[in-house]
Amino acid sequence: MNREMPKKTISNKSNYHHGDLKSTLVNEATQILKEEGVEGLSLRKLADKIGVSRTAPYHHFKDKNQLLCTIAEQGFVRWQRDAESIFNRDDISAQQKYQLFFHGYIQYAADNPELYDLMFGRTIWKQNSATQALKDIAFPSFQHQVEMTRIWQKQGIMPSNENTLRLSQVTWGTMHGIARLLIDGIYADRTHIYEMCDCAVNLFTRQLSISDEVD
Amino acid sequence: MNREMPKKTISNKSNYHHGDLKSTLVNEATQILKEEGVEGLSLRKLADKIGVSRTAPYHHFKDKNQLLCTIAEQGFVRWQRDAESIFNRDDISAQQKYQLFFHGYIQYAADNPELYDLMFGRTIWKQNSATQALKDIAFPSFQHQVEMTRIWQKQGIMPSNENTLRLSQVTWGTMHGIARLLIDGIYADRTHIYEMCDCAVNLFTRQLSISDEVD
DNA sequence: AGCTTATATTAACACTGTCAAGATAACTCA
DNA sequence: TGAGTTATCTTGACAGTGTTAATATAAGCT
Repeated sequence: MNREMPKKTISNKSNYHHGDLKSTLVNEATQILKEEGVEGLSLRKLADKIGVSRTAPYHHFKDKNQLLCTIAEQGFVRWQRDAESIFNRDDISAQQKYQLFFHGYIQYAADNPELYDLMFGRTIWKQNSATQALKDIAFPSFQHQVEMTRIWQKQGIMPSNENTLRLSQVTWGTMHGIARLLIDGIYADRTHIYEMCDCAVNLFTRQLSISDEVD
Repeated sequence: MNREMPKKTISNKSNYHHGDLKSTLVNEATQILKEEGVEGLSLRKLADKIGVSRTAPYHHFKDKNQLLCTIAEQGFVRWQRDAESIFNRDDISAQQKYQLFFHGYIQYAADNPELYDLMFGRTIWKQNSATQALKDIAFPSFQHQVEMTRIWQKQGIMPSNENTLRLSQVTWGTMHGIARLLIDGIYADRTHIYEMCDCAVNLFTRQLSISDEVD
């Protein structure tokens, strides 16, 4: 018909079939997300950017929501790698470890604000629109922190008289809250990340060596 | 022309001019927000519900954003009244006061999830789209809590060695984070509000009477 | 080669926020 | 009172969105 100029360079074959649309969609979408936020990420614009028709994405993702969930999944995987590498260190004290973990979390959020917002924001979680695959990676991520909290309690750097689940919810809530403040720019800004983290860690932990006062 | 059936009952005069559109818009919008969230709140649907043309709202609000900011303002006013009435009580201890304040905050968020999301969420704050009027009420709200924190530190129920601003950011961040967890239904649910609040308050405060250990 | 399936396309629908022009009524001041 | 100004509301239009249906193309399999 009336199609003459090839728009792709990846493959020298015909370009009716893209060949790698699914992962290209995720990658380009991730970049648009980073640069313009969810508001700026439309399927049509995305398709345009890749050089494919508006409805092509629907052969790889049922929904826009499903695309977003896939991107969020990757965000969890990346953060989990970071967290794991902190937990696995054995050259530092438990308290230092928690401090690194706390600060690493906030830093990750501050470095990838739009991604973080997608991972934990209303867009996905509000109407229970999270994919099962996403749930399967997001929930264990929190569960893992509950386990760590239990250990920190046993080690005496966190109050052992508090219920572990509640304590985890509160400490994670604090990280989440601070992250949101930074991202949305409400009552805090990036120049004070370290100080805020230190303050929070001080409140939640007690050095083992100094007093050891357990009631 | 072809307009015959009067749709309004408030006034017996002609209904070309609504007469009280501005406040009606805010009220109806607030209700839609409560029932369907921001996603379900469109200016056209709102206008339809009121019985006015799609563009009528633009004579009272420059933007959809401006309408949202107005609703958020009301949310701040309402919460501030609640908070004030807690601060002004003199029949309870400072610690109990903080506990009530903390729990009241979370309860307010849990009772008005969509409103809370508007007040502190990305929609308004992300692209600096907050009205000056909204800023003028939102920022003092936090400032007020900084002052309270300073007092609580002086009274010895909060650690006095921490920087007041940082401590305020952390404690407020915790409330904000817990509120968000509840609203978005991520890692917590409403049945444990009390326990989570108690846990957080325990972490942030120390009873005066028991040990009084200040380093 | 022929059939099936995956992948891509265009057309269309029902929404959205917002602007421009025009209609109507209220308000103001002689 | 009457004329002119202003506030308010209307229809029409535009550009954008997600998504479905029907169709075209090509790759893979037997």
